[in-house]
Amino acid sequence: MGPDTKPEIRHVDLEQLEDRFKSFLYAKRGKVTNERLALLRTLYTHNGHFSVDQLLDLMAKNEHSISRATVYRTLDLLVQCGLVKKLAIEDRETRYESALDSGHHDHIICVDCNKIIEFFNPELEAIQDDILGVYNLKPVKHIHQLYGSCTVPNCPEKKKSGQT
Amino acid sequence: MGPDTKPEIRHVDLEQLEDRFKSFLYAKRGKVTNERLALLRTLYTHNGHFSVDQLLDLMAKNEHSISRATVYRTLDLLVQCGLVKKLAIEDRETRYESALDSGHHDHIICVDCNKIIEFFNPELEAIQDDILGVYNLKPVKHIHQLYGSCTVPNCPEKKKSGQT
DNA sequence: ATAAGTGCAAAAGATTTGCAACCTA
DNA sequence: TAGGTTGCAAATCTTTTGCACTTAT
Repeated sequence: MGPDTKPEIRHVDLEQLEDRFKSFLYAKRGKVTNERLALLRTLYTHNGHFSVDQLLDLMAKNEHSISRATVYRTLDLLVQCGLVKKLAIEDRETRYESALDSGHHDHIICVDCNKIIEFFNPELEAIQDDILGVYNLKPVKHIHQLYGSCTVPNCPEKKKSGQT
Repeated sequence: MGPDTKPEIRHVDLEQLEDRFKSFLYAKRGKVTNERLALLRTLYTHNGHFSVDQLLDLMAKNEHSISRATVYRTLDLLVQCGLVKKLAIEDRETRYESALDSGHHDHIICVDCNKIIEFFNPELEAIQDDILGVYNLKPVKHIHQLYGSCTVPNCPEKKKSGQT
């Protein structure tokens, strides 16, 4: 695809996302700053599950210097307005991922290679809500991670770490 | 059983548990120390999901002084040998609970009162294993927490914290 | 102009680690 | 006795916060 015909899907998405973020900020009398937009863009123009360090690296590489404190503060905002999801993965730094791209899903972590796989199962979702109902609770969210060990003999990925 | 007729269920359990821990330690050439046994007992003679601070308090109250570092080191051992389960609850200190008492279960956290409720659903368990199978992974463990908001009007527990 | 946001460095909170003294096997 | 274990304090690591300065509105 040349400079002419290339479909810039990401571009369109990004504008919508930014608008959503801006509306959120407007509603709470917050300000639209370069730092905030840059972090949103970074999260949505890369695929993966990022630690704060990884985000800082990514942004530094793209000439968007931003302080660690601002990353933390902005991630909070993005989580609040539903654009970013926070993953509490046991014994690892907290990871963050874009929340609108792929819809709701949970994660599988391979204990051999640390790979993170996303999954979604409607049955599972339904049962969870049912269980909450039994205790008179309204679903707010859930954390669900499956840890598995690779059954592929001599998996080439073994013991690599820091994956997506 | 007690000296005569009173059934001292806890007592019997504890001995078995200690034996299990001792075997584990023996196998890895570890030593059976008072601190280690005291922590095991503390976890099994109280019901709940404890933070390290809570464990230190409990032990101090029962004249079992033990250092924080040893608590951490011993918890690792207990988790390794399957006697204790580590709960990574989002945005709260890590909690630990006895692992053999009530069998496998996961947790519901009420976002209003912070209460922790245990649940178990065989269907849910089965589906999780199926999902892992799809990716050629053998189940190792899972983390599953449902966050719910209380639908009881004026729930008396509202906003209390630090619950079991 | 003014309230909000930013970076920096310090603070806080949880967990780990180095080391000398101290036990268990 | 020898090697593992303990407690303490120092070190790490992640995240939060106070503050003077800067910027969006």
